Amino acid sequence: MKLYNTLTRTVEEIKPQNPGHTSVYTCGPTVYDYPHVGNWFTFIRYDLLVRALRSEGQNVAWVMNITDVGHLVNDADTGEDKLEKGARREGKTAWDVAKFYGDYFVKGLERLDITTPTKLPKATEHIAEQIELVKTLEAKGYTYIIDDGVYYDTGKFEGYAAFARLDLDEQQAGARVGFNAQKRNAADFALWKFSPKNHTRDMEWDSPWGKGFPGWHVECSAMSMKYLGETIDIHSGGIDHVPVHHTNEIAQSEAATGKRFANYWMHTNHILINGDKISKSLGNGITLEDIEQKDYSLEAFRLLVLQSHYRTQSKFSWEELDAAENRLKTYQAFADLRWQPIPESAQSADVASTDYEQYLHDIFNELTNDLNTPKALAILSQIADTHAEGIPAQEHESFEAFLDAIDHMLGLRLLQTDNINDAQKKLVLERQMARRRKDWATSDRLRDELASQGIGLRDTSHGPIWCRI
RNA sequence: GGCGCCGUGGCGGAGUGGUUACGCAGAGGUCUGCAAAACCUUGUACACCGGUUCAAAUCCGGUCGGUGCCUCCA
Repeated sequence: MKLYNTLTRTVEEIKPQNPGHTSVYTCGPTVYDYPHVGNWFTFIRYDLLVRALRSEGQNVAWVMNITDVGHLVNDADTGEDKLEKGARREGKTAWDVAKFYGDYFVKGLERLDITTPTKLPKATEHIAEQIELVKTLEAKGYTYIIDDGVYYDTGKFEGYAAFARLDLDEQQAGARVGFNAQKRNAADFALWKFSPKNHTRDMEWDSPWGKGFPGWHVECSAMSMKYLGETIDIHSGGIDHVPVHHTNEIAQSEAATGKRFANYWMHTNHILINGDKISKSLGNGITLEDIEQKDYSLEAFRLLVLQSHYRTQSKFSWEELDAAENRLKTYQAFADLRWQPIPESAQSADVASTDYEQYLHDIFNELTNDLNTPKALAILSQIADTHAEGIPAQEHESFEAFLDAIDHMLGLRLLQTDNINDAQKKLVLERQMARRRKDWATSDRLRDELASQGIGLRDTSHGPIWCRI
């Protein structure tokens, strides 16, 4: 598996610490609202990484956290956070909101056929581990306490700026929001935040430093170390996390353990809608429900994701989803050929045999080359194109094996569709007989009837082939 | 202000120092009883200006334009 590593800014061959076993940690969602298509883009892309690794025979331990602790909207805030804000909006507690959207997210993974992570740990269930980590950092002298919390002193961690290649002196600290002036360095971040004096938060816990809640960055370090050890093979996340969240994760983890936190860093780029980023204020946070309401399939959405590379700033539009849906139909028609193999008796003498293994190998090569999904799809389109006339009966088995492997690597659910029913098969046959006796009226009527059931027909030299329309 | 990324044919989107990416849409045609979401053909794409090179859309420099991050963010 070759992957672009943000740590070295080059494409590298992934070498897991324990050969045959790859540990992957992914920064999961903050569950305070419905995820939008941009969020799902990234989760599908992480899924592709895991699928590619497994296709290689790797035993993958994949941990994705669920951030269900509210975090401050800004540094100078006095206690209001996204979860509490969401709770107030919906007349619930932060706990209710986190539970609702957490469950919704997990269901979304299934709907999109995203591989179920080995573990989906919640931040609220790992408060003790987070406190332990802060205690370790405190014992090693990396922390200091100011009025609103326990902070990490980034000045004590050599090479803090290296990962994101930051120029700390030139960064405009708090360019868009104010920050606590007691901080020693602009980049210092909270490890533990104190609850406000005159306000009880929905979510707060006791700690050696006082009642409060963990800072956002601690959870990923604490949970990844708990489940995957002090050094993980691959850490993935959104590109926006590079300068802050991941930089801080590295600083606190490596300060605590003295070991490399992650060997490879994968970052997915964001998508644009009509040239804009997705944001609340623009109201362009399209959800899976919006997609389904417009009668697009979630498989088409997944295909749209696969059509661009994970490191480019891709675009989402209904027109392109439309195009993806059409392309998907071609693939589905291709997969449906498995229900209607051409019997040897009907084959012309010069049936070319297909080397499915070779195609599969080529697709696999593209996927394991920094997840080049657009190229993998180009190959899939190529093979689908050459089989419009059907699959010879003797290749039936290798054809199904091919589709199964494709489904495993890409998650397009090509094998999910059923055969047409017996009544429909009968209609196809009756139409064929009507055609033989040149009864065009009956033939056309039967074709229309099938069409009304969503079955299209096309006539080939060896008989009709049906497909879903 | 600092650190980045990008600019490919109607749209989307790979890739590469010299060979058709691919998909969707369009045009023409073939097959067909008529059809087809079937097949074939087709569009002379790489922002602009210089430079390097036998050869650059691909490397280097500059210009213009777009965009991301520096706050929680996928």
